[in-house]
Amino acid sequence: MKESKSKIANDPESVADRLHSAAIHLLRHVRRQDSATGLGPARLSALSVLVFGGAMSLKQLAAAEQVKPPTMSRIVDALQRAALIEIVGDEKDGRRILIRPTAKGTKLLHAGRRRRVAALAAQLKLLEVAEMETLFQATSILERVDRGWKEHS
Amino acid sequence: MKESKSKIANDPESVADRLHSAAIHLLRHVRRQDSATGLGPARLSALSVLVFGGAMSLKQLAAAEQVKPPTMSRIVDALQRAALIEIVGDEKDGRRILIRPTAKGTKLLHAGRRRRVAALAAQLKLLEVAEMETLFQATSILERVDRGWKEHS
DNA sequence: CGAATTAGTTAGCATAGCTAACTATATTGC
DNA sequence: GCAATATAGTTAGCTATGCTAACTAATTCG
Repeated sequence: MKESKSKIANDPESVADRLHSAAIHLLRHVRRQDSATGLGPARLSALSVLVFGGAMSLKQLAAAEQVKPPTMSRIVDALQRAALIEIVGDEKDGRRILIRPTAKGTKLLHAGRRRRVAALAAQLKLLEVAEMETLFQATSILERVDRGWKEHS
Repeated sequence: MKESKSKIANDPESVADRLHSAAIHLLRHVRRQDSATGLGPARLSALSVLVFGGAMSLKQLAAAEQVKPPTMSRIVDALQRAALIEIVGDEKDGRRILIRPTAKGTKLLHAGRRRRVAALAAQLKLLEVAEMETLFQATSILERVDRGWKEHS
């Protein structure tokens, strides 16, 4: 016998392939909740970074969203006109701006996030306890992978 | 004592929240490989559905991509002009078109997919065997969740 | 102080989403 | 069997989101 337990097709390439597909399909489903926010994907995502990451400059926000400054400039403009964020001038550096979510923006984002998470949670409730445990452990591993990823690029 | 083992914060809401975040971050990283394909995200994704799902009509392809027919019509037009797909008239129904990937399109998609998966696999190679095993089991669970999801909506 | 660098914006282009309106083909009903 | 209806796809025109190039304003450096 080769090995006692499940050496079957769990090499990195195979797991990466299936994990990749799973992530795509998972997000495709939860994303359908977003229309209720009245915001497009780019604006919603930028607002999310601000709510969870705190106030930051336009350049930092653009980098976080993997987008160029002109693109973020327009998104910020739209979010500001919708009163979801506010712009504060930087005391130390007159060129920089500090972008931070308003109470309205924070509330809207949390509501949207709750809808997404609830849609996923509704599916997870159908799982066995042991399966939930496996997914729980998987999230911890993936969070570590993500941290390692950020360091190297 | 309340419970012997890891009842700690692995309720559906909490796991859903972390899984959701993990999926976002995972895709944000692998997506950076896509510029090498020379295609935008919508075209790449539509081509992927055709390569893995086989030839289908425009309406079916639009539904698979959660997009309206006019949007898909333009994407298909661009993919055809790039010779990555070809259009065949349906024998039974003169209104329908059958869209299928060309050899060139299939090759391009697979190359792009390999780059994405390789980027993820490179990170997974740093994990312990037991962790890979956990992720492997997680993908199986998530694939089942996805199948259940498709049925109910 | 002047030159180079840096932060952000503006202009202009391509892609990607939508609805409304259109064309062409199928299906239905009398 | 043909008129009415339904369905598949396209076209037109709008908004949103991505880019590069070029600009303005502020900072930093020699």
